[in-house]
Amino acid sequence: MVQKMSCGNAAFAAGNPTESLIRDAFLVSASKRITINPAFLDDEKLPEGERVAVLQEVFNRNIRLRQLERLARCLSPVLGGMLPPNVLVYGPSGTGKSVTCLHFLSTLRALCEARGIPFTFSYVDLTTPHTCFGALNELAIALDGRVRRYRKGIALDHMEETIIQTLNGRDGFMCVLVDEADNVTTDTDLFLTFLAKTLPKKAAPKLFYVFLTNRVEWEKTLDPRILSVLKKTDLIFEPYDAMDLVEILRLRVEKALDGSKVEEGAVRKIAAFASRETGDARKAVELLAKAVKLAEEGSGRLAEAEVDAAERSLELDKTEELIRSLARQQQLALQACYLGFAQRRGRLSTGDAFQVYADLCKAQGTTAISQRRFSDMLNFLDLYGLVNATVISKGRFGKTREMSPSLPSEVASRLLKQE
DNA sequence: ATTCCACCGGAAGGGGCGGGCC
DNA sequence: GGCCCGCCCCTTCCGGTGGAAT
Repeated sequence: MVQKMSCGNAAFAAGNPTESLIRDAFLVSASKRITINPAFLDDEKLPEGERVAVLQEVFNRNIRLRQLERLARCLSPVLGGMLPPNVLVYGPSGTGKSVTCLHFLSTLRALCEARGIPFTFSYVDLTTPHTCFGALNELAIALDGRVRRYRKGIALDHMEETIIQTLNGRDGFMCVLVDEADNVTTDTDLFLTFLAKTLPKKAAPKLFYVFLTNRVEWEKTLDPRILSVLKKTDLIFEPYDAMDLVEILRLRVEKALDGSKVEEGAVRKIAAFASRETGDARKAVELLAKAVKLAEEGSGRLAEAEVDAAERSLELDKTEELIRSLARQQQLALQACYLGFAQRRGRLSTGDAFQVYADLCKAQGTTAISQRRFSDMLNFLDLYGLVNATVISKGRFGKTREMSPSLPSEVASRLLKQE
């Protein structure tokens, strides 16, 4: 069909069937179109300015008000020229920790500016795990505003010195916001000691920190001496409740969609799903986007049925994503299990599964791992809910793990079709 | 009561690899 | 850029185990 379009004049001839075909297709999809501005359904694509505006709107609707109040109580001494305590913010992912804190700090900066109090803040993003060196690197980048990373292989002392030098060019109050502070994989204590002890002593600005983490037990893994030096205050960010999520979703609907094609019940249902699960706003928006896509392919209206379908489809996507992210051997083990299930009608013992797996390996020319390892792998697959495995005794015929399938049939059949 | 199956799961040791350091 | 050390993955070894069979 594409070729037909390219043949110049013919396309302009009256009554060209292809032309009307295209026009009809366009009209049908246009009539079903719900999205007006897709960028508002995907934070990654939203330009920085718009993102700030959306957030502003969220905060104007009194969402996260209590959390902002708590932050204000802790950090407002800055306005009086006093050094506030360090703050540790706990909260599950998607509860708006980072955005709320960023919003708060930039508002605080504006207030300070109006009063002539020098105040700056930097944002250190440790969302991807870092070694101590990597964390210092991120900190240095955040402070001096360069894009380029420092070269690997520089001594830690030297990194620390660089950071101190950078800070000594400034004065007044300075807040460092450390996102996902628990993500320092090695020498966490070293990193924190540097932040809590060395920097305040050697650097010119009056420093305080806001640490964000979603692991409540993080504090327990730290050296108690560091904790005492930190002199921190703890804040908790509760997950969004269904009402908050409804507000957040409504805002997105207003910005991104044709409101007349979106049913209120659908929005409430998404909020209910998301709040029942984790109260994660990102997940809620993701579910909204998926439901809209399904609605545009189908009825052209976003109703509760589309939400249900989207929720199910996301669930399937998630398991497939999980399977894709498995290591090669783990994938083979999983395939072997489901091959075995297909051959032996469901139930499968470790020995049987290992046999299938070994054959599979031979067929693909990979070397098989030992049965001991394979057994651990089955444990792992069970842990992730990709198979069901329970240890049972068959008396005289030994003890074994009996496995049964747990994946939805669509996923399982797609798994078997691979290669 | 004892035996015995078929595997479980802990321990120990080896090898490869990547991060930290110079 | 290159070396070294620690960590992780893997294998091998082996004592342990629940209940049908005897």
